[in-house]
Formats: sequence, C-alpha cells, structure tokens
Amino acid sequence: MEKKDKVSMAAIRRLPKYYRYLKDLIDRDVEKISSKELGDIMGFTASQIRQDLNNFGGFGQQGYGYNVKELYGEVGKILGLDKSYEVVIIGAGNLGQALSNYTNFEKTGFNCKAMFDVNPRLVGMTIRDIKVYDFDDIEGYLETHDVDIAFVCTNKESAQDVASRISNTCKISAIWNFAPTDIVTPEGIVVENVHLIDSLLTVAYRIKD
Amino acid sequence: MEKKDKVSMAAIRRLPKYYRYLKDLIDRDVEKISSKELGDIMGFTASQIRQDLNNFGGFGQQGYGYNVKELYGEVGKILGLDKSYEVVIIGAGNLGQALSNYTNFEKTGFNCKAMFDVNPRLVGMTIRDIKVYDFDDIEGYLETHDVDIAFVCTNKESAQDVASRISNTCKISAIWNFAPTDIVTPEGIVVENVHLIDSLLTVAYRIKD
DNA sequence: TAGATTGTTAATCGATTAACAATC
DNA sequence: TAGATTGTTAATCGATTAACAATC
Repeated sequence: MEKKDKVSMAAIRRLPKYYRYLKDLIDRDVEKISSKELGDIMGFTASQIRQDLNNFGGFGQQGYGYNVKELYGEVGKILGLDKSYEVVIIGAGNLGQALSNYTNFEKTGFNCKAMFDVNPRLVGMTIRDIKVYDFDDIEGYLETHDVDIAFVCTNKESAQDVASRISNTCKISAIWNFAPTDIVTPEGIVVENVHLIDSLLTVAYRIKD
Repeated sequence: MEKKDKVSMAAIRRLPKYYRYLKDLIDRDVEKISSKELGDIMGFTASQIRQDLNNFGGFGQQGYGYNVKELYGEVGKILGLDKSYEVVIIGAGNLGQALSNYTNFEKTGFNCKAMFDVNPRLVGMTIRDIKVYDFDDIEGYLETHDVDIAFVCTNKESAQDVASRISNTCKISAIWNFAPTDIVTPEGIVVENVHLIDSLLTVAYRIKD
C-alpha cells in the first residue's frame, strides 16, 4: 500500500475530498458507487478517480464499482486516520482558541492537549478543558509528551522563531502554520501552510469585473 | 492589463505569494530585484517568475530587473487591491469571531461591517465594534448595503442554505466558505473554499512513516 | 452468458523549464 | 560598448483524459 513515493501532490490533495464525499454517501445509505457516478457528484472525470485510487491499490470490482463503506475505510487508512494524533496549539489568540474549539478535528483523531502563549494574561487560562501554558515551557512539554503536530497561530513576526524552537526538540512531525509567512523547518519536519490571506486575495482577483 | 481570461489558476494562486514576498523586500529596503534573485528566495525558477508576471504585462527592464516598489504596486492592482471590499461574516461562533478580529484583512482592504448568527445568545452582541445581527435579517441587510464578500463560518449542515439565501439577493460577488463542505452558487458568484480539515488530513498523510 | 465497470496503457493537454534574441 | 536580464518562443515534463482489454 505504501506507493506514496511517486504519488503526485495534486492527487494527495484530492484524497480528503474523496473522504468527505464518501462519508456523505455513507450517511445517505449509498452502498456502492461507480467511478462515473462519483465523478459526477465530485466534479471529476471517472478516469481521474480510477487513476487516483489506483495509486494506492485496486479497491473496486469490475462490473460493480466501489463499495462505499470499504472505500471510505481505505481512503481513511491511506490518509493515516487509523491512528490518532497529539496536537499542541502555539498562540492562544482568537484563531488558536477557535481551532481548539473545533470539534471536527477531534472527531477525526486530532487531540489538542495543550496551548501555549507568551501573553501573561492568557497563560494559566483554561479554554474548553485545554490549559494555556507559558511558551517558555514548550521544550519541557515536548520532551515529556508525544506531540505529533503543532498548530502555529502566532503573528507573522514570531512564526519562524516558534517553528525553530519546536523543531529543535525533534519530537514533532509537522507544523500546521497559520501565520501569514512561509516558515522553514529542518528536513523531515512537514510544514503545511494555511495562508488565509492568500486565499482571500484570489477571491479579490476573481471578482474583478 | 485584463488578460485574465487565459491565465491559469495555478499562476493566479501564486500572485498573493509574490505580493507577500515583495512586501518583505520593501520592508528590508530592497530597491530592485531580478527574476533569478526573487526565484531563489521564493523557491521558484526565474523562468516561472517571468512567465507569471508576463501574463499581466512587462513590469521589468532588460539588464536591470524589477523595481520592487513598482512591482508590488502592480501585483496589488492585478489582485484588485486598489479598491476595498465590504464583508459580512455569517456565523458568529469561534471561527467567525476570530476572522472578525483579524486585522490583517482590514489592513489589506477587507472591511467587516456586520456579523450574522441564528443563536439568540449571540445576536445583539458587539464583537470589536461589529454588531451581530439575526441571520433572518440578512436579506434586508444585503439590500440596503453594498456587500462584496460573505465569509461563511457556519457548520456543514447550514452552509449550503446560507449560501443559497445570500446568493438570491444577487448583491454579493463572492463567498469565502469555511464550512467543511463544498457549496454551490449561481453562475457569477465566486466561491472559495477553505477546507481546513482537508489541509490537516494532508499533514496526516505526509507524516506517515 | 451479456453487461457493466474496473485497472491500466496510450494519447492529449497544460504547465513548467530552458533557451535565446531583444534591449536596457 | 559590454554585461545583465528581460520578454517570449520552443522544448520538456507531468498530470489529466481517453481508450480498451481484463474480469466480475
């Protein structure tokens, strides 16, 4: 199943969409689906769907199609959702708090155990059962807890410093960065940037008359 | 300058990144830059940078390169940042509140004037000078105010209904959708989906051993 | 069995990179 | 002028789509 070396990023980024649509189909009690039908509702060609899925294995059956529940499970496994992930949030401002409250992540297996901030007003607070620690304690925390992903919700200026400090402990696998800047990490630490402003600017572009 | 018909989405999505990096260069008092230098710091090839920019015009000068301030201004104009945009936020929960507080958007010209929610506990509140109205008043509000973009921060279940209702007034140009579902709108209304969970799932995929 | 639909190879399309003449 | 670097055309690369034999 681990053919992931050669799978294109474009295909990988489609996987969560498959996962969402397959979940919807399950909720609507659809048992089986063909690549043609799935393509129609997702806006893909049947060909692309078969190509995408066959990057990871033959999950269908000729003359029948795909079993929805089974395929959903397989895509989940491909995405790594057969395990859960420990998460910390760095930056307990509005966005950090919003993410900590986002039950969707928890339901999918991303458990936030701690938040960190430099602001003394926030340190010590508890937000929906999650304690806010002083960011200066981050190294100690990471050394004594298995954390997979850090959500970085700081401002632009602090993001790289934060990334460097948490990368140094080498106990973390990935950074999910919401600061409006590109951060760099040592080889082996995955960075996923969510540049909200970039997304919004493409909206501005597209509504120009 | 309006060659935008044929410009690829891939190129358009790189524009905000140019805009960010050029701003950084201005802040660091860099006056001119070549496509080679800019490519090195942005992780693009010089060739791609020249191709991207020449979708919109020849902003450089042979033998010299690009004037940073001028190019920054041009990219801003291409993105449509020479005007400002009126914004409403639908869904005044954690994420909606976080977005309303995000000064970065305002600085770039996106002004939030009102929030809407169905929750009576939130309706009537004021969050950083922005009033929360009852969502049932949305049609009236849109008819009496020029709103360009609606940020949809509802749950998955309500997102399509919300999108349909605000699309019906036809006074809005775009929807920036944060609900974890794909929404459809009438032709002519731009939709930009920010699927946070999709982004997070690609992280899970990429940290699989 | 016949019909349907997959898995996979081949063809096409589009985006990125390379090359180079134009020119500051 | 000579050197540098653009704007743009041509070549390459990769991703998407089409086609079809395999097979349930």
